[in-house]
Amino acid sequence: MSDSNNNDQLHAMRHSLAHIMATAIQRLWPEVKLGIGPVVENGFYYDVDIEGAQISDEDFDKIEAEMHKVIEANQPFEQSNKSIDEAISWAQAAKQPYKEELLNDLKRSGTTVAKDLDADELGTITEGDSAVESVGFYTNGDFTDLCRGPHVESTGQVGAFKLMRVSGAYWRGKVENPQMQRVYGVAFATDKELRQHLALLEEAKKRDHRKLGSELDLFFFHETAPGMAYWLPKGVRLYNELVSFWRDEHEKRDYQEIVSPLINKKDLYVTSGHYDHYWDEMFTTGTEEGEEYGLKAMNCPNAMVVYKRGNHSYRDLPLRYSDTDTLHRYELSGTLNGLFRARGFRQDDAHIFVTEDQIKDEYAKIFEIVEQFYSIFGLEYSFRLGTRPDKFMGDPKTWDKAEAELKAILEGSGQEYSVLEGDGAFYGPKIDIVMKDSLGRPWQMGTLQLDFQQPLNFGLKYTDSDGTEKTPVVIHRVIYGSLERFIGILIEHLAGRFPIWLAPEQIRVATVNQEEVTVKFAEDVVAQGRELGLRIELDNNNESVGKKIRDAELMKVPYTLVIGEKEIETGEVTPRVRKDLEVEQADKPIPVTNFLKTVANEAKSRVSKTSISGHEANRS
RNA sequence: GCCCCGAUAGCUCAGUGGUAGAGUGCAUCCAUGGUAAGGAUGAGGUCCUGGGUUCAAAUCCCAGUCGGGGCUCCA
Repeated sequence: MSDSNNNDQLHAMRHSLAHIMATAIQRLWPEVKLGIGPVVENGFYYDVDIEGAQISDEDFDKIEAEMHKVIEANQPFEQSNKSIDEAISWAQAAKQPYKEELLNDLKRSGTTVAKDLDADELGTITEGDSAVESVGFYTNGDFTDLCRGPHVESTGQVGAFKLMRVSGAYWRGKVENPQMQRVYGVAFATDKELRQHLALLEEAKKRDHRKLGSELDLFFFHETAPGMAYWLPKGVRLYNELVSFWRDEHEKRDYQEIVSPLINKKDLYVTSGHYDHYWDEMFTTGTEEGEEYGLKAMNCPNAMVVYKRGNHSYRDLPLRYSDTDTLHRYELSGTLNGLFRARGFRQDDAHIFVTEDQIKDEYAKIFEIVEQFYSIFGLEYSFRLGTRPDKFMGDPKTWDKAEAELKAILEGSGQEYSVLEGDGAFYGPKIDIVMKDSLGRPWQMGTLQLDFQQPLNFGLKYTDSDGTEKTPVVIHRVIYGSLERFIGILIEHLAGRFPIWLAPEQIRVATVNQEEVTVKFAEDVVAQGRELGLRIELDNNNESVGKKIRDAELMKVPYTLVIGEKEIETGEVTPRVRKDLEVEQADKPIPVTNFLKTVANEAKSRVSKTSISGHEANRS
């Protein structure tokens, strides 16, 4: 059997399970009103609305038991057709208003896909001719559902499944609609595959950056500031190392770093256009003198102000201002997710002022930086083009031009990319860099945005070679994206095992005993290491060597040096090396100074000699 | 914000309508130990906050706060 046949079969199993779950839920709550029940990655869900009752995960056993009864009964799935008007009557008789709404959409426009339909028309009743002749139904036992299929032949052929969670979901994704309950299940052809999937989820949990961040003493969250990380000394070392790598590489490429105010008057955001599009998502504050201020949520308006300070010649362009100021955004409380979605974070931002002719070359240069940055971490990423959103600023023609430019650049780059319509910024289209976390969920990381609007809003100019004044174009770009989110992704991909140059603690020196001569030798090793710029710590606790080794392993320290009589005698150490590291000096005696110098050079070169494992949870 | 779930020692968690538990960490002492946990003793808790029910609430109910999973997937 080919893969596609396997996939078709699995898809049918999952879809059939959605029906079986609906059957079970209807038996348990006969008054249930059903929404939709599609197949999703790894499983299925069904949206249900039960008046006066909420399904909770405590109900899963009950629902699963009922599902098993349906499966054991091995009811055949029987396909049938009704005319559209018959179908609507069926939905009315069965008291299934959501199905009725779907049927009305089918009748009017031949589809139920909400995003393909005019928002105002959704579910409205249509008189007269129908866009479809008839609609399909599937019946198993006493349960009948509007359905395109396909299904497995009978309810006995659905493989292994498990209900996972229940969540709220608005009918057709619209906040003004009733909220339904979405019951999710995962399903696989065999028990073994299901167990493997569940095991992968368990593995992914161990890599959760929030868990590792706490275990490795990198950062924590506290109720005093929801969504804003407290960075601990070890986390700050990692953070600063990433920033200093970024700074070094950008200074080489003629970027100039600026720092600008964190609180700005409302007027700044009125001028930039953010007031209309973003003010609600900003933290704001007022003064006794009645002025309104917004806490910096993006860097671009300030960069525009910096540009405007002086006159600029075409000879000055491209002009590249970078900054890493802290930003705050009022993200909805329910959307916060550790470092992945925070309310306070820093970006490795830059605003590049260019002439229209320079856009293409500048993008090529940025792509080089992206390639360099992401390859050094060994991370996988993909590009995504975001086009004009519903709420946008400026002339659609300018937008079309900008979108065409970006498409041409992406195609010229030879990189694969996807398109997300309507996902651009309000001032221009963008290219996002997308990465996945340990559970395979995609996150926007870097973003390269083209902006024709804000330079106009701020009245930015440069003098061209012919003496005329022209408006520059601005490229907004971040490579890491948010430092916070990037660190989160990095932690999950590395499972906390950072390469030497990033490791918050590079070397741990563990003493065998607390005798004066031992301690003195160990302290001397630490002092030498620090002299070389290494992050090296002493463990002189009154514990066994085994315990100290274990502690160092748990903290994922790359090198551990045990100091006792032998080392003092020979002046040589035998480094214990973290298992994932591919280095030569493992388990061989080496003079202390040589070892420290080798590690210092390695750290300085910023090479990642560590094996990075991919997204485990994605493999299925 | 909305739906489901959770909150007990610094951390991970168990537990019961009637005076609070383990492991780990921390402190002290003993042991001076050679590559993933040596031993003993001790300190440490408004059982998230505020209401309600009750003779009695950390436990049951309500609200809030914070945290987790979702809220894109369309017969």
